[in-house]
Amino acid sequence: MPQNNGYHHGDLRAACLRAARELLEEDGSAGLSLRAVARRAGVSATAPYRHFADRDALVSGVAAQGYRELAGELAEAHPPPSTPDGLAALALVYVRFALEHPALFRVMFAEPCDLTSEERVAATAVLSEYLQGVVRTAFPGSDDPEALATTVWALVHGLAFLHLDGKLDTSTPQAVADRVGAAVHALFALPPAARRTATAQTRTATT
Amino acid sequence: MPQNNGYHHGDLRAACLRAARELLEEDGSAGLSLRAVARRAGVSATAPYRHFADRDALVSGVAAQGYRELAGELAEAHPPPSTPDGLAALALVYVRFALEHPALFRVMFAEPCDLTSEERVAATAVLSEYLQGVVRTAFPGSDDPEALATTVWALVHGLAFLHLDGKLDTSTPQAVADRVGAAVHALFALPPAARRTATAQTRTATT
DNA sequence: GGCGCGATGTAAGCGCCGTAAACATTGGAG
DNA sequence: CTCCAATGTTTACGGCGCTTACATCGCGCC
Repeated sequence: MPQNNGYHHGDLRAACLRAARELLEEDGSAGLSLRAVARRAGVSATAPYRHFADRDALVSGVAAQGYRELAGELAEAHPPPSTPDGLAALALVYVRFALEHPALFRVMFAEPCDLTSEERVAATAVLSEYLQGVVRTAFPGSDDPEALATTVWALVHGLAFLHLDGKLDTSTPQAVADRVGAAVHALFALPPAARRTATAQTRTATT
Repeated sequence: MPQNNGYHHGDLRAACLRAARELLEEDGSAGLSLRAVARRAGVSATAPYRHFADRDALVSGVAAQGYRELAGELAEAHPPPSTPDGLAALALVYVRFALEHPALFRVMFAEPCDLTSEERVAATAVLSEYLQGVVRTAFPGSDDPEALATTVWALVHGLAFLHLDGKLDTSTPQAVADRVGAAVHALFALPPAARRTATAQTRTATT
């Protein structure tokens, strides 16, 4: 294990990730540069290259951290999410995470994903499987649980992005909460006529 | 009107936007620099500043162009989208647009939005209102058409992003089409028991 | 117990970037 | 014809990602 002795840092990798998170919160992704991270860690400009192959690797590390945090918040907010209504609560946690950590959320989802970063891939798999499980227990009788899980993830993810990009009003937390709740509940309040028409057309269209 | 005489370009603004689009398609958003745009337009590095206040202004211009194109493709693909099933077709157009122009789509939706660019704001409003109209005609009896429109937009938008970020498989167009169709249809195939539970809980939760 | 080697950090430098300031060229209005 | 406003050029500055060469440490081996 390396130690902090004035020349060697001790745990520069973790310090870089921490600095990157701070810079992200303060200045947005524009302020996230390797040099700024190095400055904040109190180290020369090129030192981080011993721990990250390039800027993308650092960003992937931050993103992976973000995935784990998001998965944790979802699990904590709703440990056994077995009711459809619980989906609204989960959706709100997801959207809130995006709004409270906008730059981090963008790093996680809005940059060309480095598919070669296994840390990143693994972290997203955790998130995806968690949502799969939620949907499976919330809708045990679903015809196509996988498709429904995709639907739910996409809905929640889209809500997060539209709020984040100012396409939907975020002036008050209550407004956001109401809209997210209404959007999720709208799934279950489709007018019967439309629903019947839609399912009938589905049968013919998917064959 | 300015003319092309070897010193003055003629229509540098349009040329910059065109060059920016090309660079975006070729090298992704990483390759979109003001200097590269200037080079491609055959002009000095600082000439674009006569037409764009800064890099963000150029990006906003490109994004606005993208919004208009997307709205056009949606309208063209499905002029009077009045059936719920048509939503699946619309969703597919939206997702395809994202996958065919990934860097442009990211510029449109995945960067901190410059809310001061009226061109950009206006262009997104067009898109939003179009979707509102689609949902209103597709579900004339909806309890809360606005919430449902949000739901649909979010679903479609989320599907686009999850595919774009490699969170969902995009190896074949057919796989994408099938998944998008299934996700949209899953909305209409919720098991009745779950649906009843959900609406019952909705009534109590939203009071 | 010293020594050497791999891991880690530093220093210097390259080319690209965004942007500002001062200057040049042009067509058209008065 | 003359001057002006619009447009394009030149030069320059600091920050950035990244490479290459060099410095400093601790640990394992004899």
